[in-house]
Amino acid sequence: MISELSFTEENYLKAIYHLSHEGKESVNTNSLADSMSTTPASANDMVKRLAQKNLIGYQKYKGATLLSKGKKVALTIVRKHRLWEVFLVEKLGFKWDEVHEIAEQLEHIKSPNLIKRLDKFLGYPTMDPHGDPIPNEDGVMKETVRASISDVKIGSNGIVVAVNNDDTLLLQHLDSIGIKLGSRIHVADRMDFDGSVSITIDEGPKQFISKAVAENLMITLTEKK
Amino acid sequence: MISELSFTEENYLKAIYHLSHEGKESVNTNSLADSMSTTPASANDMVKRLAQKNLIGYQKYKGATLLSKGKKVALTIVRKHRLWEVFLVEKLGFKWDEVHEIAEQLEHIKSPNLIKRLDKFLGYPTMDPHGDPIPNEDGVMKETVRASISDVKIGSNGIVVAVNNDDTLLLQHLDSIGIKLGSRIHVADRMDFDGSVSITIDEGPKQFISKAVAENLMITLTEKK
DNA sequence: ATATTTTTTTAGAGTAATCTAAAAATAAAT
DNA sequence: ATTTATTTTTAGATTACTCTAAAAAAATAT
Repeated sequence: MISELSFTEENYLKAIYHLSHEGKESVNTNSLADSMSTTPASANDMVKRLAQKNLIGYQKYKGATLLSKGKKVALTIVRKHRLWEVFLVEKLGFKWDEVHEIAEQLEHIKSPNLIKRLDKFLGYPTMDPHGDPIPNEDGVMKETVRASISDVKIGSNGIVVAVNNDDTLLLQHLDSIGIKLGSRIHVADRMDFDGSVSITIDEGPKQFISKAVAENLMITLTEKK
Repeated sequence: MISELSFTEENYLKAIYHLSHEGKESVNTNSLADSMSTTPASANDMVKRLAQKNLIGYQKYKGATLLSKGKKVALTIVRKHRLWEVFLVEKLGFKWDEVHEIAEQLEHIKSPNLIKRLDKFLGYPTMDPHGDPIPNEDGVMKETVRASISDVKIGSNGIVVAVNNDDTLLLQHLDSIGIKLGSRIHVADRMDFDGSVSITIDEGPKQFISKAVAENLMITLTEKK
């Protein structure tokens, strides 16, 4: 049984999880402090506390690593965060870039039953609005492959998960041709001549997008359309 | 501007609000401690803090009363609590009596925009699943009319909010015909002969309840069924 | 290999919220 | 009007989390 953790402890575990998945295994005190917007002294204190509770492994001057218990907690937080983000975007109509702060709060609500029901209500999504995978109840998540439309193989299918550019003109253009986050894209062909790409959007008619647009559109690949 | 309050401060304000609406105006230390499941010493400490912040009025040995700022906070918490309860019951399918604890957590999520959107998503409800009124953004709420089923007009609709009798036999009887707190009742007809009443429960088939049962069932009237 | 810089840890202290135990004020009883 | 009981307040300690400032260890540079 995992004893009740504080918001702060949960947040540290989540930060350690994210940092250790962004490169090296062991998370050092300074970067942890940085990511928590606090001082190295505070991070160090917390690391000792979490190690005491067997949630992370820690040796002086050697950094911290999640132990299985801690990883489980971290993945549950990530799962809750991403499910709530789906809720905020799909049900309440928030834009995908407005939801992070609210989800940071909602992820700490304690009720396994709530998350089970929320998951069902949302139709068991496997991806959040940013295209990040949602861990299942056991902490397992689909590995997602993310690439620009200008890089994927012809015949690929995927879901738009990011736009690598916040130029208003680009965003307006995407809007006018009906591409938004979550759109299902089929890459039909690519022209060697100018790098433009022929795609279908949400099973619609084929249309061309320029190389510049294709480069900025990130999709996660899906097995079948 | 109301500076950021802690969960605890918000909870105390809410408790003072509820207590001062259950009888006398001024809330005394002991009952506040009681309702917060803590000691009088702790309640006293908090009362001093809240008075310092001009959220409540307080004089030694004289109890506490909400000031306008504090009342506004309390009503916002109540609003959030009740909106979330509607969400949990209507959208996630929780039972009436399972939602309180979760709403106790959700009510502290800070985002005015979230509540606005949630309110809209739920169709601007004016009552929570327990039949309590939901304050609007300005803290104003519809006065609820509470009456016995034997007193309301034929054609009335309402939510069961109380049983005026704790006789085990009555409670068992209610259970067997599917009436519980939160049940939605439509009063179809009343027999002059014996005072029995024809009702529907949660949009189910019409059935009769005796005068004795009807007298003991309190509902709050709702506009539409 | 030694000096310098960076990182990490400790020491000590502050704040918010809580507690127990005792003192002070108020209310109730005779 | 005293005594008794109850309620309320204070005093002092505790826990979780935070900080600054200084010491210790590790990494880097010369």
